[in-house]
Amino acid sequence: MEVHRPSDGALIGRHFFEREPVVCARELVGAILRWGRRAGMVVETEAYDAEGDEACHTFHRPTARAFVAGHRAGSAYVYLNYGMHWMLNVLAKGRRSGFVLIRAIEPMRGLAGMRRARGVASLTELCSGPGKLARALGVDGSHHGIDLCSPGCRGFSVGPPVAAVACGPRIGISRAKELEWRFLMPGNPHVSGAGRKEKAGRTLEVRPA
DNA sequence: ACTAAGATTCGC
DNA sequence: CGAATCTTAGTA
Repeated sequence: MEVHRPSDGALIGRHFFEREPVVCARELVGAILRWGRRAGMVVETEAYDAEGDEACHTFHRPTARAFVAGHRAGSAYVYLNYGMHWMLNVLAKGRRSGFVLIRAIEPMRGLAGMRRARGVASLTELCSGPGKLARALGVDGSHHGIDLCSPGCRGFSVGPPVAAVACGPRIGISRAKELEWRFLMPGNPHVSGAGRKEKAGRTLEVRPA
């Protein structure tokens, strides 16, 4: 399978997110997410398609559809779930549009700040879930709609080579459970707990280190 | 106005 | 396993 990935360390630009959500979600695994002075490697993502995907907000929510229509690829889509957890997504707009949910990162920089924000010490508990990483990084509603592809303190860059990416069903949804649009680094201890106890998922692609 | 459900997490 | 907690959306 042909994988499009800019040279290592480069900032991930808008063109990366001007593709289908599923492709963006898969290729974002291994990227470095920088959020101010805190940063981590993306180890788990999910894709949501704005058209026909019953699990995507756009299926039932006019405000989500308006967001897709009114924002550029690479914009942050941030929302509050269960009244207490912020979820960080990136808008993807290619032949199809949709969101990439950042579900887990491996903490790399700003660990003290992350531990302070989360109130836990365990490294593998810091960012191993979408709500956890948002809290650890300080993501909240004020970031809804910001551009993650412009020069600034928040955005993605290319990470180290990824050995393998596995895929499986998305977590915590009630509809469209059959779609295997969750992507993760097999064996990485920082993937979300929900995923750790389930089957690792089948290996999708393998890249040489 | 009132109700329901939700891309979760934590504690008992 | 159930509470916490609040926004969006559907219905009256």
